[in-house]
Amino acid sequence: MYRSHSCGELRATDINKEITLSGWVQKTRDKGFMIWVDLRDRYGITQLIFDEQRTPKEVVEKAKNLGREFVIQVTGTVIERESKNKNIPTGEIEILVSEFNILNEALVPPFTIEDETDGGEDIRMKYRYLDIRRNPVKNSLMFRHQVAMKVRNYLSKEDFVEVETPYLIKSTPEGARDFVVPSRMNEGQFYALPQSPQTFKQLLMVGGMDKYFQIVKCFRDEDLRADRQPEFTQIDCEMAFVEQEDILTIFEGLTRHLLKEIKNVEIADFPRMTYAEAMKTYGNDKPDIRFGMKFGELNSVAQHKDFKVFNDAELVVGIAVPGGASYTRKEIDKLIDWVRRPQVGALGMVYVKCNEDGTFKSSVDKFYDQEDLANWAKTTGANAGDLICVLSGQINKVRAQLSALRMELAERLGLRNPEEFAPLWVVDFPLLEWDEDTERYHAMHHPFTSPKPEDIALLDSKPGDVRANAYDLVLNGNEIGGGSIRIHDKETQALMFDHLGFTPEEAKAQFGFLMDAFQYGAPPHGGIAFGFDRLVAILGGQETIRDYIAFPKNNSGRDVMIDAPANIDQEQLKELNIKLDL
RNA sequence: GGUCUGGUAGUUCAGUUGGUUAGAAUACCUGCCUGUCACGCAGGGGGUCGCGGGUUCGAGUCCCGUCCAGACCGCCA
Repeated sequence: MYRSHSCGELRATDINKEITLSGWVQKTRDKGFMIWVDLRDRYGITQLIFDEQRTPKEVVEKAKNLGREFVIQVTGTVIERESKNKNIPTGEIEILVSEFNILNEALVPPFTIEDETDGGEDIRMKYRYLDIRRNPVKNSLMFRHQVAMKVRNYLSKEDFVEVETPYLIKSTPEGARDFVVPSRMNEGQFYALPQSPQTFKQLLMVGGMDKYFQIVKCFRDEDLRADRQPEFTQIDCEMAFVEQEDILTIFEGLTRHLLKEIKNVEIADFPRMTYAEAMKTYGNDKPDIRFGMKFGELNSVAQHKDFKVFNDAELVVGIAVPGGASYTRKEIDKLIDWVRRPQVGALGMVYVKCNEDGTFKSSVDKFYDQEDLANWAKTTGANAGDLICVLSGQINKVRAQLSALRMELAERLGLRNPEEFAPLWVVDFPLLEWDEDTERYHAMHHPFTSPKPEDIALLDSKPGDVRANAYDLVLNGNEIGGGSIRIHDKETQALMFDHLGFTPEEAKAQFGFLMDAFQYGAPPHGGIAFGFDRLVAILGGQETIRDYIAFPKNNSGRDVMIDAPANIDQEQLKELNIKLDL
């Protein structure tokens, strides 16, 4: 028996018990006359004591050679501490060791195994197994487990069935780049790893599975971000015989359940906003509504003077920055530099200081009088003491730019409190999106999303105006879930493929299996998928999802611990009939 | 594909205008220490300044290239 107790459970009530513990040496404090060792496992830390008077001499000698992270097994008696440590749960007791085994020695770790480690990101990822011994990482992984359990319990109680779908599937040109896997048995052919189990969950609906979910890995071969990994986890869900309202109700319920159970936050009905409204008010389809700074469109009150920049702009739009009137000239110049960075891309920024005495001071006083500026203040909701920041230009670009500025300022002003939660539904997404590069429309959500029946007539005349039965769940400025009511008949699906530029032959080759299935009694259905890593990170109050993934990839998609991806043998290549052309 | 930031001791970082032997903290090693728990005290070892080239009497410092890491834009149905 390696242990009778864990390192986190012994208390004063256990005094005088003979126990056995196993764990890692967190730290030794050798005072000469006495040696203390902090023994750590997943459950906590228990202090061991080796004493000149009470411990056999050879045991004390052996203890002097213990190094950090040695794995040991100790046997001894639980005794009361002479000086207690109120900071840890086991702080009232210690173990008077009678004998111990070194189960495994350890090299000196490259960084300290402490909550506040001295190791940087790079070295911690290379030795991730040591990083996982640290409380912050260990607790994040346990937190993730808790969230997953609550999701499973909730959905199971709602009669959802977790069904596994294949990882080796077929590559499709739509959407993200696929990771591909060569097939040895089928010469020259490749599987693709799924970007999502989309078509399979729809086929499960045709199969009568009714309510399906899966906590499942998905794969996308695109560039990474702090909140994007090449392999990531979704809570993938689909239901049959439902309308949009049914989906929103049940998954609002799931989200509310998680917020209540995990953060003890109670939220009444989630607000809903159309895509058009979100873009107009926040310049963004995933608005952070924990704070205001709503967009005020200024075309009608700013295009009547001789200011050419505004007069030529498709959209003139501003936000009111609380307390911003006190910014110095230098601070405002830095803000202007910020919006002019290539990442944001604005050409410039007009500002108006709303002075406490009710007057206005702007960078365009030459063109606009106090009455004009008062109108701007009214439109943007600016109060005395605020700063109005105004951008102008092409509508999509300027909205994106001002949205970036809004988020940046909110961050600086501390308005993005990670312990505050503001979910909302964004609905009525456009069905199609114009792609400049390929000069065609592509599906904004995916090609299986159903158009709103009343908009189908617009498909030929104004494809960009067709709205979809598609919705996103947004939490604190992050898209945590997205879904749609699907197409469930062959004709509509064929029409959709046609508008996406597929020939009937291409559509048949790639998605024939789905359209075939639709001919055998496909029920109306729809669903949603949550980004599980991101959801867990937000609930945990962190920006980066890497903290919640046991073995994440780095910025370039590499696993620096196992050093993947890597070259493969000539033999393997030959077996797969692959010649490299590098 | 692009923009920006960084790369100096095991680790995290400092290093001025280009100028003597490249520093600090922490980790590590040795010794001391009668209740430590971020223990304390004394001492010690530890560096191809990412790599390659250039400018210069002289480069950690300036220039060019390159590699690596991170954040962001494009991309992510």
